[in-house]
Amino acid sequence: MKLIQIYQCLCDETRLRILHLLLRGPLCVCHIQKILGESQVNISRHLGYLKERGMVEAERHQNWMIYRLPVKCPPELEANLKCLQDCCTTEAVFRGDLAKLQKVVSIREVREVLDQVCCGAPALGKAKSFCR
Amino acid sequence: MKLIQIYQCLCDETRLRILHLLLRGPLCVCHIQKILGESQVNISRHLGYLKERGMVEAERHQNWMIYRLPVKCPPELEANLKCLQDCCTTEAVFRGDLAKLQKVVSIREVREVLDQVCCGAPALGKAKSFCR
DNA sequence: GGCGTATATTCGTCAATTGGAATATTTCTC
DNA sequence: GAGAAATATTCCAATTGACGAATATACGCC
Repeated sequence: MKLIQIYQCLCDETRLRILHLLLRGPLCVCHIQKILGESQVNISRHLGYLKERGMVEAERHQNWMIYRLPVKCPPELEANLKCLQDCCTTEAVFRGDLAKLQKVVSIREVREVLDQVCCGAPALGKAKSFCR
Repeated sequence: MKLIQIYQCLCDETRLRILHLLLRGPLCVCHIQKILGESQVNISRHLGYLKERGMVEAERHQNWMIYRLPVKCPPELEANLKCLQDCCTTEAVFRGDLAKLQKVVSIREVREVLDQVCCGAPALGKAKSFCR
């Protein structure tokens, strides 16, 4: 992975915030959207941008797309993400996003889905609205 | 210093190469230009961009402008520059730039000027052409 | 003051990026 | 198959970014 591409991904605020959230674990599009307060189209577009460049991976679970950082994370990317994690603590935007993330992740249905992504468990039973 | 601004500075290849060179020490515009093989205008423009955002500082020595990383480097910037230094070793562009840097810096007149910048010594005696 | 060297700025153009609006696709439920 | 929920894509307008060419500024020397 080219270093310049990593920086090109990090140089937009929306993408930076998304990657910052994914450092805490996988998330589905609708939650990223809720947390950032951006339109669905915009979030989806930036996620597509990141995926094209190998910065994130996506996995479908029923009709949710769960995005996460690459399981086999290239060393340059890993180094930069760690650096991001160290540096972002002083900025209010990131702290605000983390606070909203806590709320989303504490919802039981959300936890169940995300836990399955992490553990590779089989798909869910019934589909229900999971966003709002 | 905003994290996003750091990434915006790093996301252009010319600027990335410039910052990578400055990690080794101060340099004047004409040498950066020689090492990167870009036009004077282009180098100057990118240096201006970096200076505006506090990523580099400039000091005039006779008619040379010596650029360097900020003496009081903000922690976020320092962290990212260290990360850059760790990550860039595997890419040919950066290795090539370092090889050319060695040649430039080994010229006696160049060393003298740069040593004065580092030590804060008074200005030089006679001005002579220092770039070829 | 005139000249040469080094650097910065302005102007114009072209390509890339961004985001909104509307629409399409995928998956699940009934 | 119809409908709902979630996500992706296309089209378009506005902005930003990059770079070449020409020009301007700063400094030192004579």
